[in-house]
Amino acid sequence: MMGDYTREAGGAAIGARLRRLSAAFDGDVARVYAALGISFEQRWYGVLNQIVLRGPTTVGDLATALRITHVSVSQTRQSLEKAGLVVTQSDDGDARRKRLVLTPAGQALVDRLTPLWRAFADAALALDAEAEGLAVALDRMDDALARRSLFDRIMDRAKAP
Amino acid sequence: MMGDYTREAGGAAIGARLRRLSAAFDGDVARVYAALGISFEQRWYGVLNQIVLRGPTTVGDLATALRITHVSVSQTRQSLEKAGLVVTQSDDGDARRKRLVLTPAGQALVDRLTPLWRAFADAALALDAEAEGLAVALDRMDDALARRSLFDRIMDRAKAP
DNA sequence: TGGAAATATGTAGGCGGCTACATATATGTC
DNA sequence: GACATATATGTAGCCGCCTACATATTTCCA
Repeated sequence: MMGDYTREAGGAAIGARLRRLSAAFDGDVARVYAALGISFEQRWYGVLNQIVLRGPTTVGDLATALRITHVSVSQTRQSLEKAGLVVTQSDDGDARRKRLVLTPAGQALVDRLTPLWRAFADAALALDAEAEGLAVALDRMDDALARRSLFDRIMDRAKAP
Repeated sequence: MMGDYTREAGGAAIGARLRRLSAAFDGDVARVYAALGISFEQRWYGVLNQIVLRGPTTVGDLATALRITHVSVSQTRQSLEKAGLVVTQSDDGDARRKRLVLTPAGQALVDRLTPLWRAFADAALALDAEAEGLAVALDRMDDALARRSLFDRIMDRAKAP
C-alpha cells in the first residue's frame, strides 16, 4: 500500500509528501507567471479572487474564507497595497475593520489574468480527475483529524513508555 | 465531489489544501516536541533517520533519498553540526564529498527519541488507514505530474487566448 | 458609566523549503 | 598534461505561511 520511501521516511512520510506536492504546485504556477512575463505574487490570488466574488472584504473575513491566519492576509494586503492593486477603506462604523477594495489597476489586472486563472483551474481539475480520489481522500483526512488531532494521537501513543 | 471551498478558491484549491494539511501535520509534530520539553528541529528527522538506516551519508545522497534539494540538506547539516549532533567527515578519496556522521550526543538523542518516532509512525499509519486511499491517490497524482507537469498543462491551455 | 472582556488588525521573528549563483574537486578528451 | 565539462557542496536571498505578542476599538455588564 505504501511505497519504500514511506517506510524509509518513517512517520514524516505523509507530511513530507504533502509538503513536496504543494511546493511542486506552487513552483509550477510561479513558473507560468514568469514564463508569461507577469509580475504576480501567488499569495495575491486568493485575496483578489475573494474580492471579485464577494466585493470589498475585511482582513478577518478573507482569512476565514481562505482558511489561513489573519496575519498572512494582513501581509498580503500590505503587498497588494504597495503594488497599487488594492486600497483600504476604514468602513462601516466599526473603526477596527478595514475593507480591501480593488483599485482600477487591480481591476485591470484581474480582467487580464482571468483567462489564465481559468487555465489554472482547468488544469487542476484535469489533474484531480487523473489522481482519482485525491480530493475525497483529503476530505477523509480532514475528517479524521477533526475527530482526533495528530497531536492527541501521538501523545496517546507516547504516554506508554 | 469537490466542496464549495474548491469552487470559491478556483485553481488554487488543491495546492492550498495540500499546503494547509502539511502545515497542520508540521504544527502538531512541533507541538509534541514542545509539550515533551524536547528541543528538536523537525527538519533534522529526515537526515538523522537516513543516517541511522544507511550509516554515514553524503549531502547529495541525503537530498536524493529525502527528495529535497541539496541546499536544504546542507542547511540542515549546518544546524545539526551547530547542535553537536553530527560531524562531517571529508572522506573517500573524493574530496568533494562530505559524509555526515552521528556524534555520541547525536546517537544518544536518536536512542532517546526512537520510541517517540515510533509513536509518530503509528499515528501516521492509523491516520492513513482512516483517510483510506490517500497514499494511493497521492501516488496517482505523482504519476499524473510525471506524465505531464502542471506547468505544461497550464501553458497548453493558456496558449489559446 | 466605567472598566473587563471580546474582537479586528498589525509587528517581529521563525520555519522548512526553494532558485540562482558561486566554489571546489574530479573526469574525460585532444 | 591541459583544459572543458561534470559533479558535490555552499551562500544569499526569497516564499508563503506560522506563532507569540502588541495595539486599537467595541461590547457587555455590574
